[in-house]
Amino acid sequence: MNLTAELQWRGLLHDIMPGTEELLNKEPVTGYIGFDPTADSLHIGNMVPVMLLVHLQRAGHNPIALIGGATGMVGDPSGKTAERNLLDLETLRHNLACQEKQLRKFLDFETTKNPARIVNNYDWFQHLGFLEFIRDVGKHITVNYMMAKDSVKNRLEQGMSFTEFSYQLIQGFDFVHLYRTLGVRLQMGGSDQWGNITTGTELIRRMEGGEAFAMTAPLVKKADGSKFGKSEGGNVWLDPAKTSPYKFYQFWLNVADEDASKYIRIFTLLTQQQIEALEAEHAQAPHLRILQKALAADITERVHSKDDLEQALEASQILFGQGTTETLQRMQEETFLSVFEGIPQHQVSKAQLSEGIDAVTLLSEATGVFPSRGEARKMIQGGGVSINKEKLADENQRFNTETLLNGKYILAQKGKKQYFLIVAS
RNA sequence: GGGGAGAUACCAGAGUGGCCAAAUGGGACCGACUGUAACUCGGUUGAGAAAUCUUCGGAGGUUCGAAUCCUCCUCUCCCCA
Repeated sequence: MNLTAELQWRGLLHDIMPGTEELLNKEPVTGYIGFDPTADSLHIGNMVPVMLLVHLQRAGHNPIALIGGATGMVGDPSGKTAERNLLDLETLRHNLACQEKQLRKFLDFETTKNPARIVNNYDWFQHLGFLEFIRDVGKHITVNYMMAKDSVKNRLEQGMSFTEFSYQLIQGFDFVHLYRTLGVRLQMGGSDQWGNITTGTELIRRMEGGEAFAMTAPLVKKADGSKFGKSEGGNVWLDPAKTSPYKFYQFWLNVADEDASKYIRIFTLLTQQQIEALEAEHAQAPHLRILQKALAADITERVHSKDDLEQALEASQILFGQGTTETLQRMQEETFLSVFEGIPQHQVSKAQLSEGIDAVTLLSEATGVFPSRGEARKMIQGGGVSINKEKLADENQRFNTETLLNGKYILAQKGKKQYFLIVAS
C-alpha cells in the first residue's frame, strides 16, 4: 500500500497538495516536519506528526525532524488568539534537547537505506542577518499574500506583533533551506500548519524555481468535540517524570469507544486487518475494552518500555481489579512500590501517626492530599474517600501505625480513579 | 488626540447601600447507574466544627453598614479622528 493510501485509511490525511501523491509513488522523497520547542517534553498531541514521519520512513522515504531553535524564538501564531510570550534562550535550549531525545525513540536513525535525521533551524538562522533576510527572502512574498493566511487574518482585529507576523517567512525559509541543502521536497504537519507550509512552497517556487509539496494531518479531537490530549492534570506528556507510565496507560484505557477506533489507527502501527479484528471482538463485549487495552498497551510500550507497560498493567489490575485491603497487605514492598510508582506521594511523620490521627487531619493538614480540612470532610461525607481500598464512612475515624501497609504506606483514594500514596517516615 | 463602556469566584455572567460568601449557566470534583465508559440523575465547588474571618482590578474615603456611593491609580474594550 502506498503512503497516501496508508495515511488515508488511518485518518491521518487532511490536505494534500496536487502532485504530492505522484511524487511519492515515483521516487524516495525527503520530507520534514517541524516541532515547536514550547515545552521540555513532547505531549501526545505531538505524536500525530511523529507518526507521519514514522509512516514516511516505513514507506521508504527519508524523514527529517526539524526542531525549531529559531522558529521557537519567534512564536507561531497559528491557532493562537493572542500574542505569545517569548521563551528565554536557556529554556529554549533545554526544551530542544529534551524533545530531540524523545524524537529519537520513534524513528530509525541506524538504517543505511533511509535513516532519519534531526536538524535545528537555529543552525542556519543564527548567522543570517536581518537585512540579508528581508532582502533575499522577504522580497519574494507580498504582505498581501501573508495577510491572507488564517493565522494572520484571525488576528487582524486584536492585533499581532511584527514578530509573529513574520513567523511564516521564517518557517517558509526553513523549507527553502532544506530544499537547497538536503533536497527536501515535502513538508508535513498538522492542518493548522497548512498556511505556513504553503508559504514555504511558494518561496521555493519564487526563489529556486522549484516545486515542493505539502501534506497535513487533521487536528485530532475527541468524540465529544473537546480537545484531545488533556487529562485531569492537563497535558499528557511523553516524559515519564511529567506523566507517569501508569497515568499514560490509564489515559488511553479511558478513551471513549469511538475515539479508541480512531486513535488506534492514528497512534499505532497495527494493520487494518488487525484493527478490524479487534473492533469486531470489541463489539462482541464492549465492557472488556479490548480496543482501549490494545491501544493503551501498544502506545505505552512504544513511548515508554515493555517494563513500564507491565508495571502499569499490574498497577491497574490491583487498583481497578479485585484489589482489597488484603491483597494490598500481602504485597511485597518492592512490588508495592513499583506498582505505585506513578501515583502522587505525600509524607506523614511516623510519630504523628503512632499517636493516632483522625481521617480529616491525616488527609489535609498532615499530608496535603486535600488542600483544606473542609474539603476533606465534605469529600468523606459524600462517600468519596477510601483508605487502603476501604471506603471511609466516618470523618472522625482514627488511624495509627496499624493502618500502614508494609509498615510504611497508606493508600488513599479520592473517588474511583485518583490514588495517593501516603508514606510514613 | 476626542468621546464612551467596563474590570465580580476556574470561566462566562447577574447583582448598583443592609435580606450578598455574592443569582444563573458552563467547567471541575464526588456519589448513584455503568464497561475504570457515554447518557441521566443527585451533591459539592473561599477558610473554619462553629462563632466568625478573608473576598467583588489596586489604594484611600463617605456611612451604623459598601461588590454597590466618592477620589486617585492601573488595566481592558468600543466608537470617532
